Amino acid sequence: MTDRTRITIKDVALAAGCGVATASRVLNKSGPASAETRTRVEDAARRMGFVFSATGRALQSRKSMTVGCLIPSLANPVFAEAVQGAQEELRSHGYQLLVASSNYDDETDNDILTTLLSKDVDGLLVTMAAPQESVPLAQARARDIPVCLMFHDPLPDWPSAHVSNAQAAAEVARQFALYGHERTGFLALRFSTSDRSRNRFDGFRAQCAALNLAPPKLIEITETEANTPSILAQRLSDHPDLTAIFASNDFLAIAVQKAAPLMGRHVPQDLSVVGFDGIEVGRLLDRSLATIETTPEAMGRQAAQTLLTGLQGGAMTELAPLPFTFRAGATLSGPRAKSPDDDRGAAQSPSVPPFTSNDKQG
Amino acid sequence: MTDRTRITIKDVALAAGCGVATASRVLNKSGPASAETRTRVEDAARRMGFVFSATGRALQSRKSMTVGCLIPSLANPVFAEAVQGAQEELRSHGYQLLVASSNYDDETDNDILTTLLSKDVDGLLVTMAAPQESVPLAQARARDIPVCLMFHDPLPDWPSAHVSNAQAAAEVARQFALYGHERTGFLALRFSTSDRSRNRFDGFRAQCAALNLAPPKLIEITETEANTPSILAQRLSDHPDLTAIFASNDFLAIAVQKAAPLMGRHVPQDLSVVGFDGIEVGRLLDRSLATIETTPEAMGRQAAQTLLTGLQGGAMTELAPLPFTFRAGATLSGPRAKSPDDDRGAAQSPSVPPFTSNDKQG
DNA sequence: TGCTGGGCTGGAAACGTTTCCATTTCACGA
DNA sequence: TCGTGAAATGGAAACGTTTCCAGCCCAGCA
Repeated sequence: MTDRTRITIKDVALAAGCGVATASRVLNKSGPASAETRTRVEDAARRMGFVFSATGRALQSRKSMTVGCLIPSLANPVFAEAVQGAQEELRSHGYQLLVASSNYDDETDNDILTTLLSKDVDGLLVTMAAPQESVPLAQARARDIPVCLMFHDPLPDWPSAHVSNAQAAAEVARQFALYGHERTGFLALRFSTSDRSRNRFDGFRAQCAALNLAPPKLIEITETEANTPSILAQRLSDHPDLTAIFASNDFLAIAVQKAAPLMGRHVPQDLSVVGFDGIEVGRLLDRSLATIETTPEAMGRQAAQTLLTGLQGGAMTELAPLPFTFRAGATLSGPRAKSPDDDRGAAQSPSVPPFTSNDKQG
Repeated sequence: MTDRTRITIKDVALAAGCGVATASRVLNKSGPASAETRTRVEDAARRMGFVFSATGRALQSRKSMTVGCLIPSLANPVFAEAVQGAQEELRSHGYQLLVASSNYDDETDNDILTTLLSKDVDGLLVTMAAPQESVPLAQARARDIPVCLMFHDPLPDWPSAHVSNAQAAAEVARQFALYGHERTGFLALRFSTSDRSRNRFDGFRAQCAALNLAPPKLIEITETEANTPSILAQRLSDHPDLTAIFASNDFLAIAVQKAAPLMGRHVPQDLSVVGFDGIEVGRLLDRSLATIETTPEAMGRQAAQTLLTGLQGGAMTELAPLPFTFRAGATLSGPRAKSPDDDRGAAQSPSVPPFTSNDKQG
């Protein structure tokens, strides 16, 4: 098999009867060339199907026009949408996205970052377990590679496209209080390694305290427990006094909804549930999920925009949190409400307008 | 600002007091070196935080260790999951994924492919509108770059990780017939540009004919129509005779479910709906969606595996279709069934076991 | 002592670009 | 006719690797 596979600019120059420098200038429209040469080169390039090698370019220009993106998993629509937003934004500026997911493993987080760094990415979009302690992330800084986090609350060292986890969680506490709940729980996966979860809990707990609710019970579960309704029901029944549960994401909230009947409790009459993220699923459920609605695609887009200013040498300032909305859903009502006879789940809704955080500050 | 940003192997060699060739051999464990030199180099590399430049490597080895991935959108969980599967598989073999989405635009499809090609990807994973007519895809072939499609039915030129769209659609026709439906419709988005949609329709129509059902009505709608229940209801009410609708994906099926009440019809009593894909959402709905369940992550994984054999110089043979399952759901019942009083939606279920395509052939 | 052969070693070329700089060409005004 | 400057051109270096190859050193053997 002939190895004459790639057509290089040298081939084009040869065919056009000029030097590579001239061919480069013509093809890049980056310098002078006579009309005649110009057409000769362009014709040759077209005829031979020439495309530039980004590798050669990258090596010489020290710009790969590539951005690395690290997220926990694309199977979670929240992250997938963020990547989608970021990708669109970056592509329209000529950058490509190198995507990798860690499956929520913090060692993998760092492995991936190291790989991305060695791929000479020009910038980094990151959601990971422990950004503050990541060696490769620090190396990125040392090499002047712009980094923008996503989903993380602002950290001293890095800008982050985010929704204020604490503020949103506080809103949930406020809603619980409005509905008359006093004993609440916070359900989390991988609490120890997710600062996002921790911040939600902290904001939730603080607001509970401010509103004179009992300190929320922290219920940490494993992935297996989350995926098996019977086990989850088991875990939840350890806390029979709780009337409302704040789940740190929507999937968890839905899991609670499925598990509740197994412990003889009905949502929302015996147990209210509020989620976090606002994934499409939740809205489609017949019993729509009460949750904090966020806009992951906008988040990815914002992160990409910030990164772009960084890539152009601009300063990457701390980002204002993106707005969130409290979506009132059928999984939230007052405690011990009597079973509603009609479809309208959220029976004794207090007259609170659904909350929106448009009017927020840092 | 000092531009001494990147540490190269030359720097390491200098610090270790040896030549770059030796440093390279040590760091790659690719050749002989005295114990003493070895430690000097390794220490220097560690001390200076040296990482290889994949660009330099790629240029010299003609292998970028990067695979390009083109999909319509990451906002659709079906594609996101496939990418997730592919990414995991590839990463475990040292490859990174360059991801881009076309937003279902066929011109963008080709733009992206051209870009990916110029990025010197070693392989390509593709879901696009018209693979057969894509010039850049043909260029990939010309350059001996392995390509594996995803979601497409097998094409003469390229292997594809897929579920047999025609066979699965035929199964839907079979189910409709079993439940006694005679007048059916096929609801599709972008029918003209999606061969997947067309193949589903063809398989559906053929099986309807084989079962003596009326030829299915093709109802093509726009994205806007799909997203606005009232408009969708309008469009659907143009076909009052239909008792069952096969939607070409789950989102569409859910949309029908929302639109039905607006035209005074109830699902499933007045109108049965079956979807395609088996996205998680559907199962979580209180009225669970009847659908064809596929396994996108496995599809991505399979595509990646095939690509890997291609990357290792192996032959990429045509792929057997992946299994699918017909999920019986509460959105499917017999036509004009009387309203069931209990929760068990699918009233007069015929005694058909849910279908699985494990026992299939090409 | 003088060879031989193996293990180490480093210089240099090559991969595909871009860009600096020196050279050539040419039109134009003096 | 000649000089001048601008436009056009191409050679070569550089970007960070890997690998070929030639040279060095030294142990072991005759």
